[in-house]
Amino acid sequence: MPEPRHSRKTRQREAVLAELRKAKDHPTADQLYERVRKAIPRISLGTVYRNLELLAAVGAIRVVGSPGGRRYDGEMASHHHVRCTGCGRLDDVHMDVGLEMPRSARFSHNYELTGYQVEFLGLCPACVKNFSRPGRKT
Amino acid sequence: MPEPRHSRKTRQREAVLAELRKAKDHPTADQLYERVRKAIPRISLGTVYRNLELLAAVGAIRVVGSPGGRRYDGEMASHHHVRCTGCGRLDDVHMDVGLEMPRSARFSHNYELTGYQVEFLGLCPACVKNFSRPGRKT
DNA sequence: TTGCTTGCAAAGGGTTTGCATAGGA
DNA sequence: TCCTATGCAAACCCTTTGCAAGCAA
Repeated sequence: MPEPRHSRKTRQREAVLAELRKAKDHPTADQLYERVRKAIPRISLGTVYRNLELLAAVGAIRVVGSPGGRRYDGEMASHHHVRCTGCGRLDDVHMDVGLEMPRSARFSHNYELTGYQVEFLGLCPACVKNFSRPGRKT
Repeated sequence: MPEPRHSRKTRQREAVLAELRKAKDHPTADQLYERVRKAIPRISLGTVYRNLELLAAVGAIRVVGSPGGRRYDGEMASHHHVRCTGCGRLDDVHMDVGLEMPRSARFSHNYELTGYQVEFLGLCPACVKNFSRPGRKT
């Protein structure tokens, strides 16, 4: 696969990005596909995947790996996440956690650090309620 | 699938847990399978998966969801991770980041928070070296 | 016109499941 | 003995790819 030297502006690519930008949740590729399909019925799942990969590669969107499938995040402003350990629900946390980057080689493993992301863990309101029978992990 | 009421102690389960506890990396199910196979050649991949799921459910191990596959972590002491955005390499960061939990409902989305985990991002030494041609994302 | 993109469909790879048998309590 | 756990293989996702046609630049 020869790496493309220039990427083009296509309806499909713009639709995928637009849909992700306005999404309030963190959709999977398939969920995004269903949404984009309302505007471009003949778009294919493969195209959605290819565009998500490209958009992530150029840093236009974020990928959130989670057990149960990859999710995408269209909000680029620095923010963190809360994940429900009961049902897998994921929400944004807009808060300045004012965390300092590790500077010593011992802590950073000699990585060239560029940023960080905090994932808070807990139970969402729904799972707190059903605490005795929490939803299935996703 | 009737939820088992009591879990039993089996060679396979203990071997999976032991192997993961002594692992210094964050193996995938398949990598763990290969390692456990040295002790129990006839163990099946399915058994490894089932035990990993059970062990995670009872909180004996941690699951690290990442683009490119699920990984498992046998170290339960609180720690964080550094992920290379170039090649996907994952390392531990043992450091007290002294982060305070969000208390306001606005930030916590009414979650009952139990903990948090920081993921530092950056380039590992190898990818820094090949900066012009970073390895493939995993 | 060039060569990146798309649709479609098949291929891939990781994870889950059904079932008969083995084995822990 | 009772019920959970295992081995094996098939079934199931989700994601990636090959290819011919479509379409930005």
